[in-house]
Amino acid sequence: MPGINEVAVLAGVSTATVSRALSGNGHVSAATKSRVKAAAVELGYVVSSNASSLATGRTKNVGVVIPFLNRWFFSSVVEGAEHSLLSHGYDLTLYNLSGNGDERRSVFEHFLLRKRVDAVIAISLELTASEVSSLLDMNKPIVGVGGPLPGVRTLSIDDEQVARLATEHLLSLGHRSIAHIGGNNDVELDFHLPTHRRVGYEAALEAVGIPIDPGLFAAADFTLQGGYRAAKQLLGNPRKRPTAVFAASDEMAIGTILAARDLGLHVPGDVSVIGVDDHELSDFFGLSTVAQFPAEQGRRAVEILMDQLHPDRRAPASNIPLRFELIVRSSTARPGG
Amino acid sequence: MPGINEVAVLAGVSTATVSRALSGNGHVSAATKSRVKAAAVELGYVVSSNASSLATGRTKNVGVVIPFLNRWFFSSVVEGAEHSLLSHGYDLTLYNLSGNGDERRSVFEHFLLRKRVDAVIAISLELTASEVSSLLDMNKPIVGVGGPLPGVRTLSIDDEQVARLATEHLLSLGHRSIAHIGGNNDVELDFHLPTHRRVGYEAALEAVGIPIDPGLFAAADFTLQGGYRAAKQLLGNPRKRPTAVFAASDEMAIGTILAARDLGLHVPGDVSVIGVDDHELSDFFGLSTVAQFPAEQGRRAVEILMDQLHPDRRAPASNIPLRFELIVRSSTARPGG
DNA sequence: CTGAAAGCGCTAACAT
DNA sequence: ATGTTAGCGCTTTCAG
Repeated sequence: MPGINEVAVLAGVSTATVSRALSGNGHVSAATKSRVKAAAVELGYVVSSNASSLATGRTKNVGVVIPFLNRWFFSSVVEGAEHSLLSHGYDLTLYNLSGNGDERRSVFEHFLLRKRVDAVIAISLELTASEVSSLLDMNKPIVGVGGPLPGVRTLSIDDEQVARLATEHLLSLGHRSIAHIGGNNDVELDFHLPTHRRVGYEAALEAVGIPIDPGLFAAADFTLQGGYRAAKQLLGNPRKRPTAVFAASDEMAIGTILAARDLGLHVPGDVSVIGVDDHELSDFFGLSTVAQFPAEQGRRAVEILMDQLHPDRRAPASNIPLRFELIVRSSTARPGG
Repeated sequence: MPGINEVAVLAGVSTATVSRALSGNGHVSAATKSRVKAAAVELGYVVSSNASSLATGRTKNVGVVIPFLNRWFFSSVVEGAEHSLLSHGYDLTLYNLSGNGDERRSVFEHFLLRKRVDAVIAISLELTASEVSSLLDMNKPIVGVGGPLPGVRTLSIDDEQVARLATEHLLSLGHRSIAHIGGNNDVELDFHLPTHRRVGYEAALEAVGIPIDPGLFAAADFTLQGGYRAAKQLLGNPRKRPTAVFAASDEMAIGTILAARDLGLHVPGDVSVIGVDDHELSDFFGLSTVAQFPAEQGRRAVEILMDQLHPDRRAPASNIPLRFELIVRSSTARPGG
């Protein structure tokens, strides 16, 4: 593994020039630059990121902290971030903070702070004030995805509006008895996302004068199984069966469709179902939903960090609110249709 | 951010001693060791991994290369590896090699080789001979998960045996007309996994004298949708409908269950279905399957690397073949039952 | 058991 | 435009 020295020798210049030619910092004549590059290629030279980091204080690496990896939303955000990071010449190191407090503290103290990363992306994770400030004190920008973090630039969809949109879709079809499957306390996650969605749902109903019926709410854990169980409950009672269900996640909505089927109900004939996410399975199940775009969210988070890390580069307009979009498939229709 | 110097001063020793006390290399009297540790804690000192790596040549970081992240198998392996790595004091940096050849080469040349990692875990990815040897040349151990890599220690279940086991389960229930949904060329992935499973399926049939009927094979892409479509095909023809289906992945098996349902067939009454994986949704669908344990595979991969990275440490018996296990749920039963 | 000092491989002033 | 020269913060001989 050749060092910067052999390159310098082969190109007949100093190591400083090699460094400049290869990094693009400082001026180097076109001629020498190409000579250096040729030499580097010939030798198969590649900089030692450690030496470089030590000298510059920058690591070209960002840390991503995340509570789970094997869920559609999280892994999609990470994928988006990874792609974008790669294209900026950055690496991504992953910290799975699912563990309890101990593991979590250890990650913060021994890993993130080891000067391994230039910045961190926190996905659906509520960092404590002290965690945030210790990072900020070290001059490491943070951006959150999926929920507000005190004192941190955060990307997240407007959950209340998303829920409103879904509910309004149902209302516009003529539904008046609309149930909601939301989150239980366990899933309140760190950001009260379930509450926001419930609030949006209720707001949409109230806006058209429909009273909130607590009997039309059920809590679940955002999974397909959970949604199935909750829907059985909601749809099983023929006396007060709603004509439509708004589930706070697509997985729960799919569970609802399956539950309806098992109850002998037809979707959307007997009951309309809408979710939130545009999960990879939603298209298959014909589920109407309000899509969000996690990979794009990951990408956007990276853009924001790059702007902070390289204040010189022209910041692309970066305050567009996060996109969401109603996707109507075959699980929603006029009641009694 | 205090450096090793301030710790040395506060503890009244030299930086060399601090280094030894904190890293555990070399002898330090118990007394000074604890004094140093106290000082380090008091100052909130944490080593600079870059400086340390530069000096030692070790990074305490392993690279994981992977073709996708948002699939159950991959993200589970990564989760398992991450946990294990963390407990060994290692970080994990993630490289998503889904892209085409260009992006892939760039990862290899500019990232992995940048001396960022001490080792690499390749998940279901066929590295080229030159990729492998360039890593090995730099003395970076590699371990593969999910398929054999030339010249590399690899972890993977015995796909042929897995398929045989699944098929034998069906046979033992009395099925004689057993269809198989395997992979198409796109999914041949890098490792001919679909072929191995098909071979195992055929071997099981032949062992009991059942001729292979090409009409009972269908190819799909390992997804739920793909399985659904293939199953519609296989089960839709009443003249030669099999009494059981062995799908090469749980997602396809679930698609098969849904297809059967839509065809008005009862599972397992009219058709038994078995898959491979024990996917997170399988339990919900009552799917019988041959489970594999991806998180454990990730963990095991890390153990193997640690053995190579720290040859001194007592290697835990490490040649247990990868575990798989038949899980019988409600999707399989005697034919006509 | 502990200290002094020489790097690890690069970058960034500072010169020229 | 290019070369010289100090470090970046730690580890590790080599002495003692």
